[in-house]
Amino acid sequence: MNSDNTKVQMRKGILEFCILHIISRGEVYASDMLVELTSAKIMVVEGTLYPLLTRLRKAELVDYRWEESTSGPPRKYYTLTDTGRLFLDDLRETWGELVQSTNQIISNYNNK
Amino acid sequence: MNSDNTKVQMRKGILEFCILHIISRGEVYASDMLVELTSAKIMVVEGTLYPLLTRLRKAELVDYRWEESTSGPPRKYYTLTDTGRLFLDDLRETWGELVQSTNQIISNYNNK
DNA sequence: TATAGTACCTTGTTTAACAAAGTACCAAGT
DNA sequence: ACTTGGTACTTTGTTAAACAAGGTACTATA
Repeated sequence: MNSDNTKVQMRKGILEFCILHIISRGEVYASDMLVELTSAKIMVVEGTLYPLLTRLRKAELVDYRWEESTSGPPRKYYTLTDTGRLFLDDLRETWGELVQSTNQIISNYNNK
Repeated sequence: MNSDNTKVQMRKGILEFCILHIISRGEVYASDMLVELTSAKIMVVEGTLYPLLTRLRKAELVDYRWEESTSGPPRKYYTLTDTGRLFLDDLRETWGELVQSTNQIISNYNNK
């Protein structure tokens, strides 16, 4: 058991939250997301991101349109659906609660 | 895809962190942990907790001793090993970084 | 000798991350 | 024309973890 693996575990779900958030700010394609996640030090690889986007699409939380690129293959530009927007609001709340809950646990040093 | 499932996902890994933290404060047995996690609104069930404790034991991050109880079967009282303590320090850092990274993502509204 | 409460354990299912491969498009150099 | 490098999206197989739903076993009380 190494802490890298645990770090991976911690990120689960949060990744979904972050991606929905990035999409909520305007049309982006996968590489845009990778850049932003990487700059926030949330490591993510293609093999994780693409299947996640496909899941979000199937759940109708996001939608996309193809757009030609002058510098390579066409790109999928993602947007949030109305359902996705509601879902994101819910996740924001969940995230806040989770941070609070965790902080409550890790700040209890002497209450036992 | 419902947000309950995502909440479950978000908790992964963090749960391990919280449990190590609870154990770090002094000997506890599983039910103690359940009480504290529940009061912090981090839902966890036996089917999750026991296998997790077994994993932590196998990784030699925690140790336990049996203690008789006057009100039922004997209990396993857990303590942190030295390795566990180092690991927990590492996780504390990881958690701090993750919160920071996530906040960076969700506070970026207009930088695109 | 039931019954209730407590404590711990196990099995099977489901889900997601990831590594490592692949396909396909474009532009620039030879 | 053809190779090379960069970009973008996809897929397959493996692994790990959470959970539901069951189980075992101990104690005390009636």
